[in-house]
Amino acid sequence: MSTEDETVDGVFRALADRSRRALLDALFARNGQTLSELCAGRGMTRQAVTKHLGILESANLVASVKRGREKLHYLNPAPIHEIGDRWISKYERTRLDALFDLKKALESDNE
Amino acid sequence: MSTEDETVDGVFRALADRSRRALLDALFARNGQTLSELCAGRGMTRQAVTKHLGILESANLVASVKRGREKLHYLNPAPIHEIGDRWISKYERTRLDALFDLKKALESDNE
DNA sequence: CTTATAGGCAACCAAATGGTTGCATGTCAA
DNA sequence: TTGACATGCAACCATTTGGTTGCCTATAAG
Repeated sequence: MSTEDETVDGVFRALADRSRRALLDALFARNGQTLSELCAGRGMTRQAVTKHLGILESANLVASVKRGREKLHYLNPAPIHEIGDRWISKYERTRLDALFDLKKALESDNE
Repeated sequence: MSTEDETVDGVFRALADRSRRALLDALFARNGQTLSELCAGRGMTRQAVTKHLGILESANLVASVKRGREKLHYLNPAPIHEIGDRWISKYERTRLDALFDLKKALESDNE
């Protein structure tokens, strides 16, 4: 029955929030930003952003390094690709099959 | 600033739950199952499963057809691939770059 | 030394989420 | 027609979640 990987769940949960995806986008645009930088323009408090970054770090999507009094954040795209490779690609085979099944079901509906 | 697509958000949120991914897996294994069939073995009530399927339908990941007194469910893998193509692949470029940035940051940490 | 800046920690709160129970409805079968 | 089976609908509940405010610590700059 292969219980799903714990890691996968964490990543999906982390990606479920718009603000967190926006943070990843920000790091994608410019890697190594400080907390304050990542807070700029977002309509929420620094503490809220801290929490989001915490969740992203728990999911291993972001790594951070303290330098002096500031904390630099780095994007780790690996888990995203794991999702792509291990999870999404699994559904590749059914691309057309599923639609066919559905159409067939719709037809036999009026028997 | 390109506000993220509304669709993408719905899909990510739908995929954030283990039980819902399990339902997709079930339909992947055998397409066109009834509600009762999809309930079997899952440790929750039929109503809970109904809600999950509702969310999956809202995200367009599942389509359903009523046949007689039963409701058949069909997997729609298209939104999953949209995520893969439009969102995940975006992070493809940074595969190695990001790690490099991080290592560089770690080195310059002890200056 | 003093002060401004960057960030951490914890309590608290409203709303969303995942789940339940109870009951109503529609459809097939005897 | 009378059950039995498959599903729908709604109220309700506990927990999680996304966010806040308030305060405390540490480092850099004057």
